Amino acid sequence: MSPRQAQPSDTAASRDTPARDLPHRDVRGGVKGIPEATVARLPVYLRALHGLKERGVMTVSSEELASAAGVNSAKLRKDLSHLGSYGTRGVGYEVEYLVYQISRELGLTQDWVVAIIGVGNLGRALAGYGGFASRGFRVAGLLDADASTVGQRISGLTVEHIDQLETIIKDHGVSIAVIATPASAAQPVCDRVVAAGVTSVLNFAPVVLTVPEGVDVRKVDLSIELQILAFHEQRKAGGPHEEYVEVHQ
Amino acid sequence: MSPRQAQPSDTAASRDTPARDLPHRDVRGGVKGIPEATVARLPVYLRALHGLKERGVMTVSSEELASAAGVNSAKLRKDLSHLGSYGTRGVGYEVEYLVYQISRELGLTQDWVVAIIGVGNLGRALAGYGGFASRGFRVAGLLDADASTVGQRISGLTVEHIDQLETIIKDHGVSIAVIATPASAAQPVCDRVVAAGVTSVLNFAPVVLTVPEGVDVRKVDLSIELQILAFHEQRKAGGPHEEYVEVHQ
DNA sequence: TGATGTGAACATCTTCACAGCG
DNA sequence: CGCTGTGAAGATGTTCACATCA
Repeated sequence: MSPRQAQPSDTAASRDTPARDLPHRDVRGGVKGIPEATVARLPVYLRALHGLKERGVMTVSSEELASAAGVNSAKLRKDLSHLGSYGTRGVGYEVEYLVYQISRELGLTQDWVVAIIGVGNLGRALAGYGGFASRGFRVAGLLDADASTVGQRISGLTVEHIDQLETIIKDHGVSIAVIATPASAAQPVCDRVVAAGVTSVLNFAPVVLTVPEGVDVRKVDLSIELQILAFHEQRKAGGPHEEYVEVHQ
Repeated sequence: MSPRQAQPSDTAASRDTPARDLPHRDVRGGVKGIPEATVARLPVYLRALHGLKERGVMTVSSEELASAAGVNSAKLRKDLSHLGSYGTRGVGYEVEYLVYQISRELGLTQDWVVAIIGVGNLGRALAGYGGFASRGFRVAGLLDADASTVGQRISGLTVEHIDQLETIIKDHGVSIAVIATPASAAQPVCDRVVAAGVTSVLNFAPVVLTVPEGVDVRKVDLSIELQILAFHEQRKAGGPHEEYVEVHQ
């Protein structure tokens, strides 16, 4: 029961809770266990499907949907096969039906209550992000420690003082906390939201958060993304400076 | 030479350019090829090392550094072994030396010039992000299409009109573009920056970008992160609604 | 002696190629 | 026939456990 740190994976937003902590067991006794890599792509498919739906497309082949989602068709079919046999051989997938099935699998047929902690530019951007409300995510609170920010109205919500954190989480049943505070505040805030009952954290602060078992942490980190791009830029340009080339083997 | 789309991987910020397009060949003839998963963790190690350095730590064991970075020590050692033998058996790694080696490997010993396109709340947050300047990333321009935004001074830079895009990219040698525009503008903007010579794109817009071969795209997508968290929340709570349980098998 | 570096085992993910079905 | 769904092969990533060496 010792606290664990969010495990960086090969991503900017990395998943906590390795398989050994939360085995992919089907709670109802089966062995469904959708692979993590598939779970991470389902939202992309869902977005592509919504686009098709808006354009009036009723049916889509794995080739078309894969192309819209930026993956190859084999991967798409394998991914969808983990949800069930929702396609029709010789035809493709019914857009509306697939939207429903993926939404249900992702848990988007119910509402999730979110609190955003830290209302700087980033917090404001997040609060105003349309993608929140559009799919089952309801922002129950914006919180900040700065007295001059508290009380401001942003995207239809009034910023509340961080002192209200526990109250808001409990009163609104917040299960997902978005941490957009400065780095130094992130861990203390994380500890508080977890203590108050939050079990999922989306962390924008550039720190590795430590959380108890059973709490999921994903992180989004601009600086890491840029550094990964820099690595590839450098490789395109010819690798690290020549004078050090032979250091490794 | 056909355009390809950014491939979503298991991440919010996913890497473009699968191995078949840019094989991990050492440009100088070797076979170094640091694994992508390792590259994605190096920035995390680097951050942890900077923290240790500031606290005056001179030497660190794989166990300690791994703990600070939120990974296990075997993974850390394997990752570092791809860079070379920079540790001392029985002792550990010299913090300063390792900082330098990782920085060099990531291409942070040189400066990268960045342009941020789209100066909404998100663009402002990015422009003000300290992590930019602190490590080899210089913001050469903030651009926006909105007349009332153009001319504003933000974090020491004046917002310029999107018409200046090509000029700024060429004059400043921008190699990384950060796209923080609305979804509808992202692909056209991406096409323009690529045409002007940019070879790395960090995309915050919720769309799959299509780019020519040789251009790297990574994406950061709040909505996808939340949906992944929702999936795990749902799993903790007992899986998709019971009445549909038997649909799959 | 004690920690690194690494081969080997294991696990996960991707791609291939085609069986099987509407 | 044309497409999905999927075993099998291949590639990549992780962990183990210990040989190796300062």
